[in-house]
Amino acid sequence: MRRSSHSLVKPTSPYNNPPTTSQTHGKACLPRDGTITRKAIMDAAQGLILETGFSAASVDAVIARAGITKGAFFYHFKSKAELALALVQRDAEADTAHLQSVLDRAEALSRDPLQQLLICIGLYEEETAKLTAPYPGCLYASFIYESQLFDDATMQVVREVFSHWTARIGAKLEAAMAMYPPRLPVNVTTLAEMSLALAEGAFILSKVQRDPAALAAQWRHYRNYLELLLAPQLPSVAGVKRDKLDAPVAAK
Amino acid sequence: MRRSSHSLVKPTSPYNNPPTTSQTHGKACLPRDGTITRKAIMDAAQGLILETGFSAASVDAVIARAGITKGAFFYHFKSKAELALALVQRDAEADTAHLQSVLDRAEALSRDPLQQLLICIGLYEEETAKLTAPYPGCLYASFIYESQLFDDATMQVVREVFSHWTARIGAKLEAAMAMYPPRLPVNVTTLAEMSLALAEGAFILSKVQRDPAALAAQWRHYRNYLELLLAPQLPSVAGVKRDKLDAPVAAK
DNA sequence: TTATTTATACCGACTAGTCTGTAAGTTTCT
DNA sequence: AGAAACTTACAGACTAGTCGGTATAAATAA
Repeated sequence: MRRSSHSLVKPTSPYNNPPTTSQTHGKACLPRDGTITRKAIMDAAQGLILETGFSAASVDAVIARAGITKGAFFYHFKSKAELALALVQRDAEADTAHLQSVLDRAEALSRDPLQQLLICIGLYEEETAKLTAPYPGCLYASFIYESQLFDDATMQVVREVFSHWTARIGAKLEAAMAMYPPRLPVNVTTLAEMSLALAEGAFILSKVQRDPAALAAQWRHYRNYLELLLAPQLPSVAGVKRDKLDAPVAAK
Repeated sequence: MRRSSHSLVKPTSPYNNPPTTSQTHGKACLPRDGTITRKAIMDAAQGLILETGFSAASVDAVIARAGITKGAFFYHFKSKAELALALVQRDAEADTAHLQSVLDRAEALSRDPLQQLLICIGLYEEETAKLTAPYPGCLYASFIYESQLFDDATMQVVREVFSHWTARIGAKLEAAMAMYPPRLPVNVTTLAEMSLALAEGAFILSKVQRDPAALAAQWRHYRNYLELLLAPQLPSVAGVKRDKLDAPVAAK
């Protein structure tokens, strides 16, 4: 028996372990790194799931696409359900971090909460405009339409991403509306949720039309709506074109 | 262990399934009517598909819910794929007819194309506000997220419903915009598609939140947007309430 | 230096059960 | 009698998951 660190379960794996794999002792010998295989499995699975749904994305199909074997799959995930959870967690973390960075950028670009919001939406519009090839999709939506297949923990992750998104956007909206009274009475929560609904709906449109352009177009409409609803002086009337990303900033 | 006709467990009499059973007794006993079974199969399948997706809605599960047997299933549908096509066609016909009737009503209520559009949306808002029990869903969206499982003919039906919807709404929008120049430059097609995107997105929200209220809320926002964009005189500014059809919802 | 141990990472055949679809027979109405 | 509307039983493919075994590399011992 080992003496130090009488670890029962986690003998501190030698050669992989994520934290900083950058540490190269002379030779980048790519030590047997399970994280590569793990990521290959997750990427293959995510792609398949968005094409066929979770049920039809069989373990056999996943390992074929990932170019590994069944043993490797079940070494990394003790069940297919665990893969589902890992996938949705990975997306949730990425999306949450991404929203944070977009909000940070928007806050650096303007001090006005309405402008921050509009910039934020503009940034999403910009990014989605670049999307191309494989008509994108949203794992959350895919899971939601097969929700009975997943355990509570998995669906809870989805619910949390959604409510976190709504809360962040809602808070900004709240600040903007405190400064610029809306021209129509609106519910802040559903107005924040509208961004989610449009994004999800646009994913569906883009899949039907095999054209990711719908995403940017719907973000643009959301931005229009917020501007018409809140901007202190409306953009110039019909025909005159507005320029991107900055709207009339009236001094209160 | 073969048992003859007097099975006790699941005789599940044929042509049973009294959905509403107008037919009661005496003479008019609908002669073995396959359409009842056929509908039972389709209803059971649709419900299951919205809960678990098409793949996981196995024939065994469908027949169990419908209360019939496997032979009956394959008597009515020569394959599971044919069931998928039949389902999506049924929904497409129903939705197209429903849109037609809503447009008819709206056109009877106003001669102004903008008002017709707003009424139309208001009617959808009204109807969805009543929804309750099983968090609704859209078969098209479900299929789209498993699209690789279906043949072209099936997905083509979905594409056609979508483009038909967009065309009908788009035409009304076109007429409204010819009369009332929009306050911001917008693309008519994507503006029409926005109604679809919002509806699909709201279905997803309602499933996540287990609350169908999202549907009506998003229709309302769509109506707001069109009004702000096109209405010749904006509804009174902030604070003053607008009439009819709504209770001004308190924030949050 | 070299040999041994140990843990990770992976392989692929195998199992028990589920899947869609078929075949052949039974019941019920005309 | 004949057709429509079923039923039960079964076939073969595919499913998630298991299990014994192997390759590699680091840690340790010689």
